[in-house]
Amino acid sequence: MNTHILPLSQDLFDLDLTLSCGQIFGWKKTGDMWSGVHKGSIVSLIQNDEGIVYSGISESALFRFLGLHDDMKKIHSSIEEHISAYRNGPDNFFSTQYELSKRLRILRQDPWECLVSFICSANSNVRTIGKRINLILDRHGTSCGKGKCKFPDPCVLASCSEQELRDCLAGYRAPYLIKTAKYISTHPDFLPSIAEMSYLDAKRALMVLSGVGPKVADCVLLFAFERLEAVPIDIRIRSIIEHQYAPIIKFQKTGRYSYDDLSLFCQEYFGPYAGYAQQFLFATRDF
DNA sequence: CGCCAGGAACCTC
DNA sequence: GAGGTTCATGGC
Repeated sequence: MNTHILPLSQDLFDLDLTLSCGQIFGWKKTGDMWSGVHKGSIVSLIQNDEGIVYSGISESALFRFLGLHDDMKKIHSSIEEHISAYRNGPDNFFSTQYELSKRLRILRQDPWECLVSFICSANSNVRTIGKRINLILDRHGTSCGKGKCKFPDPCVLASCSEQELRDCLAGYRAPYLIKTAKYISTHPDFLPSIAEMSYLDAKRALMVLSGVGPKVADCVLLFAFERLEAVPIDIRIRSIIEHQYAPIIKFQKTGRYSYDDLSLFCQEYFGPYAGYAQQFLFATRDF
């Protein structure tokens, strides 16, 4: 396999962090090499001092997949400006977290695989989700050779039995997966049409799917549809907001903050790249 | 053992 | 609509 190199400073990008921070689950690291399947071909990635050594993918496709076209200087200054305008002062907490995770990028994943991944994410941790997705991949994907599989198409999952998916550790999420797979396989235009919608319309549309609530919809919009304004609120982000930002939240709450309260707060507080800000906060932990 | 995890469906009121 | 309950499972 031909290998190429994409020159890139390690100061600007962290492949390990990007692939292990809970955005994507089907990639594996052996030694210093990451491998996965992208658009049906086996891709290998190694980051070293020179940049990214890659094979199985074109430079332009790699650029897009890794989000390397994102202007991080612009994104960071936009986030800082919105923070500063909202609170009329610096946010030392965010700045500290940002320094730890600023070299991650938001991936541009396959929407179907991303959708399945986050339906599987409900009420479990990143490591368990990875196991689950890799079982689905290995048992129901189509072989690409070298022991690697392409993620199963919607029609393949649609024809799985509930027990087969439970055997992949899907648990009570198994029927959600089958219902959604049936819908997507019989409505092939559904996911492509999401890309054409406004953020709110797209979120509403995704939430029609079984197993997809506001959190899963936001993850899919952020990680697969490059809606960088989407802010998934998981238990960790909720905790951060309630501890760090509750005193400055400008709108009134009744009782506990709702999902939309917190997601909307982040969009106001961090601005149009709030999804990136959210991921910088989320990624500063051990996975 | 008990508690938690990138939640959503379902039921009550 | 808001609030509680249930749903599996691995990891610690």
